[in-house]
Amino acid sequence: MFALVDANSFYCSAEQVFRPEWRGKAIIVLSNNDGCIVAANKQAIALGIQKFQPFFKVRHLCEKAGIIACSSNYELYADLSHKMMQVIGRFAPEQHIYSIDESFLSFNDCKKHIPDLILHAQKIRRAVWKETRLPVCVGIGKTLTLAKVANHVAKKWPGFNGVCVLDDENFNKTVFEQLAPIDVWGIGRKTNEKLKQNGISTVLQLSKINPRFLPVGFNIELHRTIKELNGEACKTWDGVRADKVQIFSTRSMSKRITNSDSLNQALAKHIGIACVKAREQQSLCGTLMVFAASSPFDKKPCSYKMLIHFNPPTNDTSQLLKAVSENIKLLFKTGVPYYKVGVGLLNLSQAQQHQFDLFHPIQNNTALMNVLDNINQRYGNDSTFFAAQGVNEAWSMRRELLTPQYTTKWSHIPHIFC
DNA sequence: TCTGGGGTCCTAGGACCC
DNA sequence: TCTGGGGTCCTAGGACCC
Repeated sequence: MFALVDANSFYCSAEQVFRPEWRGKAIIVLSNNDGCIVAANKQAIALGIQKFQPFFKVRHLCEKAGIIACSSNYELYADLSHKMMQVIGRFAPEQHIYSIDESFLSFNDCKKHIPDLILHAQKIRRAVWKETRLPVCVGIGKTLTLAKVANHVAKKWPGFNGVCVLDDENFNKTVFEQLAPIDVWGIGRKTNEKLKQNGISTVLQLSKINPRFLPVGFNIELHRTIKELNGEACKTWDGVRADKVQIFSTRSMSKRITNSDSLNQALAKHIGIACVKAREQQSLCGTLMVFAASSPFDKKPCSYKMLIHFNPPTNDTSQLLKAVSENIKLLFKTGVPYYKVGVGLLNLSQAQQHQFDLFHPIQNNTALMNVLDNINQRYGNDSTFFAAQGVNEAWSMRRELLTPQYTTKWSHIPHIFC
């Protein structure tokens, strides 16, 4: 059996941890540059807030209805997430952290020690609340997809007290009858519409399709999802946890970039971020994609990109930085107000399985990269960085409604007056 | 006055080769 | 002159997730 433990509107709940007076109030959290709403708790949703709409369009409503709006406080969320995951991890022999607020647990061969999974799940909820003040829900099922569905029910349906187990055929049927395919992990708006056109509007109907006779136009993923709904594990632990095949780092700008030096600096920052991710999973980059674009909402939107190939492949930040600065002229056009820039590491290969080339020796400075990564891990991101990314990030993101970094910055630690 | 997220994977179709 | 198969690689865009 698998469990999915998921925090309730995590970013909003994280904002409430150090502001108990905000508990029970409507809260939203905004994306980079305070652009879109990326999290809304149930009180905010009840007041008409929709996720992923631009903030400026509902700012007026928020002010009128007293909805608390916060900029993304990633430092706080990352730290609270780490603490939460540590607590959750104590409750199973295996844990896989799926996203900042979700983690899967595996209870295989645990029946002797955990006879009652509902009771166990309640213990998880209580421990997480007690130790982190974050509310979580737990869904349990035979497959990862069933655990996800169960979590959805635990969160949205009343009467479950935050825990739902899907392990009984009749009960599964009752739940499936009341859910739409879009409520299932891996099925989005488009697939849901297509299924509807084929007369499938409930999860029960979906689960009864013979995957071999799936109508044309549906992919292998849906095939797997149907099997998973019937208790046949297709999405393996390793598959969900597999190394990334592409790594991206992109951002939109608070202030448009209009000169080539700033563009180079912004790209250098993204190269640094992406390379750290590549080194974490011990991948080498064979192709670097660099892009810079104006806003798609501009009158004349434009976008430029270039591909740089590396032979031998590399994850050495300095090599990628050099390649970008040598080619920046190909990307920069005078007069274009660049709004979104970024890099993608493509064609990744495993460093351990690298095929060496007699005529192209590897020039990675692995020792230097290790030192950089270790320092930044210990003392925080950007404690050391390449000069290419500059020190004056005029283009960096806007966070006008930022709350303090209560747990990661000495000067922001809450004061208690006795 | 202006403002619209970020990341990953999959797939259809084009280009090219023999 | 026109038509024909099968394979690989690449890429833009679609779809999905949080």
